[in-house]
Order: sequence, then structure tokens, then C-alpha cells
Amino acid sequence: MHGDLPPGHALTLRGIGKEYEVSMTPAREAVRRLAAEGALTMSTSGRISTPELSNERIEELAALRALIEVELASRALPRAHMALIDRMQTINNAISEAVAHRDAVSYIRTNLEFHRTLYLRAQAPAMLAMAETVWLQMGPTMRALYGRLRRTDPPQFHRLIIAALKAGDEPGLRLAVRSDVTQGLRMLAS
Amino acid sequence: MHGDLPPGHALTLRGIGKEYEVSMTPAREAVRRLAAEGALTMSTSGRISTPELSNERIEELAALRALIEVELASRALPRAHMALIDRMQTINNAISEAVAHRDAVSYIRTNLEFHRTLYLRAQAPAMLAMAETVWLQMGPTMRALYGRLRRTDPPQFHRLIIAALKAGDEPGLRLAVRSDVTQGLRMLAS
DNA sequence: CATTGGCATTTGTGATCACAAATGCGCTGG
DNA sequence: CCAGCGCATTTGTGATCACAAATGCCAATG
Repeated sequence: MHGDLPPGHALTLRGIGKEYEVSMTPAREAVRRLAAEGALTMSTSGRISTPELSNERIEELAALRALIEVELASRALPRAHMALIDRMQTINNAISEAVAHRDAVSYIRTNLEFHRTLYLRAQAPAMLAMAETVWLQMGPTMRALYGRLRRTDPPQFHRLIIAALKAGDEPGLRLAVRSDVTQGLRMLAS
Repeated sequence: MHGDLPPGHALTLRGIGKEYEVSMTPAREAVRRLAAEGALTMSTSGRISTPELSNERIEELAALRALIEVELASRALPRAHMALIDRMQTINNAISEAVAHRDAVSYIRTNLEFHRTLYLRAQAPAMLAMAETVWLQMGPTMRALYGRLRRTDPPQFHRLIIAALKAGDEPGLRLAVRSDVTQGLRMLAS
């Protein structure tokens, strides 16, 4: 989810088991679960690797993020008090730091933390789980995308999200979240 | 997914293994995967059962269905030719049959087949997978809901969906799908 | 130099087992 | 008759193993 692995990275059950000091059995369960969620792909012969997403698949996942996360943000809005917004601003500073250090993994992790902090307030665990499943599928691809990118400025739409939250502006929040979530697509196109 | 099991139904690895003539190992993998997708729940001690959904959770899953399936229908609309609509009408007749026989499992299965037939045309596998994950979570609950229901008429909104498809009416299709998907909530309220 | 053939190695699969914890049933005592 | 206790049974966990298939390397050949 955090982009620790690049797309197409191969994994083995014995390797995972050794890494976490367990036998093949727990490693297999974890892998099968992640494969079911789309976080890993298994070839017909059972080989395990991180997914290499086609552009169509990326567009689809971005559309799913837009659908689900806009709804989550909308549901969180009435419950978003100043303490929450402050916390999001703190996380946003950490994102700037990660961007400045060109640390893709930190960037992805703090960026997702920013979103999750808001969505937790929506009190909608099933929706949040869906959103996280999408994040899981995009992890390696986001690493590749952000790694390719040469940017030094923090995400502009996060400021819009925070502003909309402060103003209680629901349409503005929906637009800001949709824009933020879809911005990765523009990177892809360029 | 099809409501073969009622909510809260307990399962054991050894029982599943015996039922499908395999050892505990494949049974465990299947159970862990289904648990990860929310189709089964595992207690803290690892006991397995079908989920008993709270009303809040049902509302959330219905909202997810509305979000995702409306999008799928919208994407399928431009590709929905007459052969597809004919097939959907045939399936709709099978639904009427299932309703007449008060067969909850057949009803659920054919109803989902109706939706899947349309959504397959959207060429959006990730979205369809998401929708099916939601279906999976609702299976036992749908069985309980439809089993409680005493109805003899087929779903009214399916006719609206077909009409909107024929007319190429996208807003109408979105509304019809949303209504159809959300109707189960009304059963719950009554 | 590229391609094909074969072989050693790697790798996932499913079964089995020992173990510990949880469960549930029957018994006892009030 | 009911509540509480204790033990036999059930149940999930993780390790290990045998096996078959796939993989990849290396050499032989055109």
C-alpha cells in the first residue's frame, strides 16, 4: 500500500516466510488474502508478484477512489471539528517534508494518512475498507508514478480540502477531494 | 453470495474440508480470503461464521452498491445493444419464476445475474469486482430479508432499467439502478 | 551468434500432525 | 430447579513434508 515494492516485483512464499520468521503456511494465507484484494497478482502457475497496472486499470481505480472517497468526505464533513482539521494540517506539513526529501514511500504513507484521518470521521467502516482496498492495489504503481515525478511542491488540493472543511462547504469539499484523487491521472498522461 | 447460508451460520475448517473433499489447508485459505473480503467473519478466537450485519452496515453497503453500480450501468449504457437487453429480459423472467416459487436463493442468484450481465458491458473489471465484493457481504442478509418478505411480484425497477437502456436514457438509467439497489433498505425499514 | 534441448533448482500445493485455546456439555452443590 | 465448575471434545494455528510443475540456466547445435 505504501509503495515499498515497485510494480512487477516477484515474491516467494519461502522468502516471505524467512523475512517474517514464520513458515510457508502463514505466508501463504497472507499472500492469498492480498491476492484476493488485488494487492498482489498470482500467475496461472501460482507465482506471486506485485501488480503492473494498465492505464485502463489505473483510470478505473482512480474513478473508484473518486466515487468512494468523495462520499466518505461528504459524510465526514458534519463531524469534522477544528481538532481534526488541525491534525490534518499537521499531516499535510509532514507531506511537504516527504516531498522535499523526495521520499516516495513517506509521501504515499503520509498522503494516505491525511485522507484516512478525514474518512475515519465518516463512521463508515465498510466504505473505508473499500477505499483502502483500492489504495492497496495502487501502492506499487503510485511508487512508480511519484518516483518518476520531479516535484517539490506539496499537493495543492489538500489546501482546498482543508479550506472547504473549515467553511463547511460540501460541494467545494467534493470537488477538492475528487480533484486530489484524480490528479495522479494527470501525471500519468504527461 | 447467493444466500445459501443464513446470517450467523457457523462453519468449521474441518467441516468445509470434508464437504469439498479436501484437507484443512485449502479450506483455510478459502475462509481467510472470504473473511478478508467481508463474506465471512472470524471471531477473536478464530471461529468462522457468516456475518450478521447491523442496520448501519446494511445502509453503508447499499450506499456502496448505489455508488458503484450506477457508475457501472452508466459505463455500460453506450455498449448495451439489443442482444444484451434481450438477454436481460430473459433473466428477468427467470426472476419472476423464482419469486413465484418463493425460492430465495434462486431469486438472489438470478437477480445478481441480471445486474452482472449489464455491468460486464462496462468493461470495468475492478469496479465489477468491487460490486461483487459487496454482494458477497450481503448474501446471508439478503436471504434473511427476502425470506421474511411475502411478495409475489417481480422487481418493478428492472423494467425501468430495461426501458432506460432501450431509450438510451442515462439519467433515467442511473435513477432506476439506484432505486433498484436501494429498495432492499425499504424492506428493512418496514 | 542465436536457438533449442535437457536438467538441476526453485516454487506453490495439499496433507498431516502436534499443540494450545476455546467451547460446550454434564455433573455437582446449593 | 438453577447456577457454577471441570473436563472431554472441538477447533484453529503453524510447521513440516512429499510431490509435481514451472522456471531458468547451460551447453550443444545449426
